[in-house]
Amino acid sequence: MGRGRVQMKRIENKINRQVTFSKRRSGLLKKAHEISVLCEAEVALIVFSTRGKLFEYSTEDSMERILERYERHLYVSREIESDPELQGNWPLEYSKTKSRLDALQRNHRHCLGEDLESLSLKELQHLEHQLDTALTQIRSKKNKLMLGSISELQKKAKALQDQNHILEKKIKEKEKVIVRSEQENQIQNSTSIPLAQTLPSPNNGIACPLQGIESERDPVPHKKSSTRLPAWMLGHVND
Amino acid sequence: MGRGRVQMKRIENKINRQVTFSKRRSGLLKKAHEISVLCEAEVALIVFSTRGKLFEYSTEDSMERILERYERHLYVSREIESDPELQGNWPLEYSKTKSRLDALQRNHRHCLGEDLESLSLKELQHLEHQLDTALTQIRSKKNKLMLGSISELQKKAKALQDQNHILEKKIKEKEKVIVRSEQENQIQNSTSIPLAQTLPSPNNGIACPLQGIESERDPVPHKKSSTRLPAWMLGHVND
DNA sequence: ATCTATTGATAACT
DNA sequence: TAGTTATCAATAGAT
Repeated sequence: MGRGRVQMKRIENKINRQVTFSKRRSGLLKKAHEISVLCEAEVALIVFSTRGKLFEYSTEDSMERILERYERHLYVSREIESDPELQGNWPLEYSKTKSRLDALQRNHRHCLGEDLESLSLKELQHLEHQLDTALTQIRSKKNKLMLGSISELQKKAKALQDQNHILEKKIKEKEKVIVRSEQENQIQNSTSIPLAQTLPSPNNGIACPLQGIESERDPVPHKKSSTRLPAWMLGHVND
Repeated sequence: MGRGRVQMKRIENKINRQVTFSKRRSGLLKKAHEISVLCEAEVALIVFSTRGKLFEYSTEDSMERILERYERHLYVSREIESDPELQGNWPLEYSKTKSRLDALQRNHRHCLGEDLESLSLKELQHLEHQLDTALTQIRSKKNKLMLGSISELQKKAKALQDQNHILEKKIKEKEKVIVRSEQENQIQNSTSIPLAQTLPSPNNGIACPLQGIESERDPVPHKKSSTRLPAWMLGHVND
């Protein structure tokens, strides 16, 4: 894009190289900015001139934050490679580590809701989204623990319910026995000597109060709906 | 550079944005490469797409080298604070700073919801509280649902347990009735005419089998330990 | 720095 | 996702 094709190799003429660097550099920074705005991308651009001068561009989230994010991306496959102890380059290693620590401290304080004054609206929104995501994950972990509690409770409830049903059946069988023995007594009363009729009738005297007690003390136990688990307990709880 | 002017604002159409991102990204990387070749500049370019995908370009010196250089650049231009260089104790200063950095990084990752596997419930709660305070967020409906679920299950378990006890008592009372009516029959048999003794004795015929069934079908219900709620169910679950 | 002739990049469309 | 094309943008070289 200019007068004539450009060879993709170092520009030998120093002046031209300098000029081209200046022009292309501003073009590059501009385009970096454009893509970040147009496409909502997070961009970090660092350029060192031949003479060591620094030029940089970064999306509003600040260079440090993007570089941290970048490091985190790499962290997965990165190991404790260059141990500075072996290379003895202490000032460099120290400055690297110190810079990172400072940046991280700043960022971390923001994560704890401190020093928010310096942040722009956009940075605050970014922060809010980060924390919201993190909270979701943390709660998800906690939910798993609680879900364990719930399923165990459900099993327990089911077992107790089954037991109730068994006990109810047993009661009905007992009642059958009682009815039969009453019938037995009446047969004997009607076929035996009249003496029996002058005696008090302990069977009736006991049977009626018992039925009364039953209806007083057992108001709901046979209603299926009261012993069945509510529907929301049966569905799985999602997170 | 296309059909019509481009507004410098986010492209609303998602598809267009995606396509533009793809095209401009490759253009940006190309230009970054060009300036680095033509002008012998050192370039580092990092781009994160909206969806978090990473794209990068760096001069042959490798990204890491350039970022180090960047950090050093910042450090140098930063005020020469309490410089350990003056004390010359690099290993000490480095290890101090490094360990602080490591610890902070671990903590910070937790704050971002990463590497949570190693955390206990208590630590998770502390973390959550921190984030929750920093981010005053609405508690999720689901969390409340689960808490309700647990307490309702506890009540349910308690109710079923109580009901079990009532049913057990009722069975015992029924048994008393049966015993009494048997005694009644025996009294009548022994005091009435001998005819009764020639009849079959339905009371004994039923009572014995029932006792057999009871011991078979009711293996555990009277063991307190099996119906008592476990300790973890009794504590309240907070969030 | 400013000016243009040109090439390069790319938005809309296929 | 990958080509095509009409246009706009960037910039090489000159001033």
